[in-house]
Amino acid sequence: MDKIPKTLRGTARREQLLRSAEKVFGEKGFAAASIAEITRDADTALGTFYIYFTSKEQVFRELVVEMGHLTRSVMSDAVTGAPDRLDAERRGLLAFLRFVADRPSLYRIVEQARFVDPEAYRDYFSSFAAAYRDQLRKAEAAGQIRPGDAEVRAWALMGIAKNLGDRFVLWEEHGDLEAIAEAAFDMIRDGLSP
Amino acid sequence: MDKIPKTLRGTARREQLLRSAEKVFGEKGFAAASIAEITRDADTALGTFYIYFTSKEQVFRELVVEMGHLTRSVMSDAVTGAPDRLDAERRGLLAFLRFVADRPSLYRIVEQARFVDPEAYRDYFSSFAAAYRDQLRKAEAAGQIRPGDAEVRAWALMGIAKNLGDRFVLWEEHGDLEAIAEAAFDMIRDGLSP
DNA sequence: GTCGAACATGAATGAGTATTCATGTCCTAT
DNA sequence: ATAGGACATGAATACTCATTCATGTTCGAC
Repeated sequence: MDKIPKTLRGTARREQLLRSAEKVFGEKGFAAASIAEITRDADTALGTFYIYFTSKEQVFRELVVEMGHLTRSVMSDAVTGAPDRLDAERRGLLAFLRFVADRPSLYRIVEQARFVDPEAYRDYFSSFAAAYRDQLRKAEAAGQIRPGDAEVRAWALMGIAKNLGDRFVLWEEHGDLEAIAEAAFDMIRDGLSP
Repeated sequence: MDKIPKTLRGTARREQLLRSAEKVFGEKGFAAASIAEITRDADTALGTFYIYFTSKEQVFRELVVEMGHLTRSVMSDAVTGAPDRLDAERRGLLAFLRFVADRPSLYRIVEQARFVDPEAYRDYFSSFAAAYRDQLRKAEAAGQIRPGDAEVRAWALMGIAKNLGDRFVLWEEHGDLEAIAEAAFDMIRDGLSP
């Protein structure tokens, strides 16, 4: 994250470029996106990009990191105040689906990081998963959930949220997210067993 | 899927190129992979590629389609003979993790299709999900699982498998896949509720 | 009102590589 | 043994960008 601007004007330009990069990367994908299109969208000259960023990869990484902060913040807010872990799961799942609906570009950028910047991708999910796992362990100790492998469960639960986000938010006119979250939560809470 | 060879020699070359493409796309990703590298790996000349394929995109799509057939076949084999749906879930999950361990390249290719060839990506998962959903409905009718939204459940369960595959197979020296599948299955069967 | 640091510009540079094509070689049918 | 379709070759073509840079412009401090 170099090239920090030193004036208000600079700060605004940089932010403008970041938002355009989010938009273009989200729409076209990293490879098909061009710096020229990003600067065009930001109403600025090609060369200006390199005043604020060192490379195409760097803006991308910065967006992934930004997404990490944002996701953690959104999820943390959503879950705060839940009476117990099960309710936190319900709230968290719905909040995630709504977040994907709100910022589909940022969500698609994270998924591209798998190939564009594998380290950033791993960091994003690993740090999220570590916190998730700890929450599950605490809930288990408090008797709020059945004992079980918290690491595996954390990744399984993240997988549910990701895949529902793909299918019911990115691929479809947003249906009833509450109903979808509720249906998934029903399985998370009680399982498939009759 | 054009350019079908008319001789044994041609068929072998095409297959050879397909395997090299799988390898190179899997290792480097679609964008970073070059036709030159694919033909080099296949011990053949650059131009030979275009005898068997019309474009870089086309081989890629063909690999995604191949992966679709393979996955369905592997999962179908794994689940055949299961006494009930819950057992089918257990077997299917383990089989999927082992499949990812066996063919990590093909698995990574499918994930790239999300951006390289979105239609192929959707087809892959949608056709899989449709079959999955039908199985769940049948099991529900037979009283083998609790009633619930089969479409949402199918996508949630696929999400679990995908994400565990990422974390415990692609990102890590393969640990005990049986233990991981069992831990996840425990939650799928009985949920988190104490 | 002027000086300098910060910022802006877009044409030019340079590297990479998908695709084509003119020229062979192989192999089988006759 | 030879014609002709199938296959093989890799240099040449034709783009597409990422990145640089020489030349302005802005704006606040003094």
